[in-house]
Amino acid sequence: MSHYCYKNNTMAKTPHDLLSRRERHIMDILYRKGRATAAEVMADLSGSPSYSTVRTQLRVLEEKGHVRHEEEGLRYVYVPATARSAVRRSALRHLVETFFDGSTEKAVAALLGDSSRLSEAELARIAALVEKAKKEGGR
Amino acid sequence: MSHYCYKNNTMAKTPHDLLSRRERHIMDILYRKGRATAAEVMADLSGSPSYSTVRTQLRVLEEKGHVRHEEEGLRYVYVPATARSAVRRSALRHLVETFFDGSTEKAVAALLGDSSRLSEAELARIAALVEKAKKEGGR
DNA sequence: TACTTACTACTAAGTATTTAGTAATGAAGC
DNA sequence: GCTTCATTACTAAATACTTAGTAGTAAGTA
Repeated sequence: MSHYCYKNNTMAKTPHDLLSRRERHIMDILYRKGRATAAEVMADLSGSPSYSTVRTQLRVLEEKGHVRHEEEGLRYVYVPATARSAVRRSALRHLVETFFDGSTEKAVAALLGDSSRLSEAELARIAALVEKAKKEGGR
Repeated sequence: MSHYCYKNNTMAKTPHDLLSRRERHIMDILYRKGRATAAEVMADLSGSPSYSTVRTQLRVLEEKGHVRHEEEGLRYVYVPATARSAVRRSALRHLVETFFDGSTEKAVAALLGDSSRLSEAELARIAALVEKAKKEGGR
């Protein structure tokens, strides 16, 4: 099993790997929404934490450098400190390594497999992307 | 932003969501390897934890029901309690919601985008899958 | 049998996370 | 100016996570 190419103890450390459970949930919410106030984050968290709990956590995340805030009128709007595109890339990579034996093909297959999620138009655009990738010459 | 379809506080709870940081790392290792001894898990963990630390954590994970062990000769081999395919599905789903605005198409595009990772043969097989999905009639 | 090796279980303490209370601030309306 | 509302910051305690020591067991070997 496992033909992924990392050696022991050298798994790339993404910010996500360093987060505690709650912190991860909060970051996920911020990445989904793009930006959010403490109240919005609170609304999306499970377990009905108190407002002050959420605020504390956002402050801690800011101290650790994972989040920054912008003042908007009277209140703070929180934004992830790391670009979504970067985190997304490493998350995808991690998923492929962990659950698809490092095979991008298997991951694509899994996404296509649930084809009820894809419209004809989407499938057509995907087909075009595959063609493009072929022309650019794969590996 | 965010056209994902979950309501507040109803995000599907996958086992993965309930795990602490270390526990998650350990589960990832087990999903990558399929099965592993304490020593193997230890070798793959960052931060050089002691053997006894890793054993304790595997025992805790077992108590919580995330892992089970098989006795193989004298020692234990640990295996995830939840089928890889199930965890994989929800992980993929979560990733699409969090980083691709709920769009499977965008996720596929990101995977194809890094086409240096895909061989011609793989691209050909993916093209065939797209055709198949089209025939089965998308959404 | 006594010694070594390779494991396991139990236990306790250190550290980090998570929680939420209380107080402070500033704007808006009366 | 005083009260209310919506915010924020600070603080302390409870809980959970993480660590690793010590001791026990069984197999193999001299």
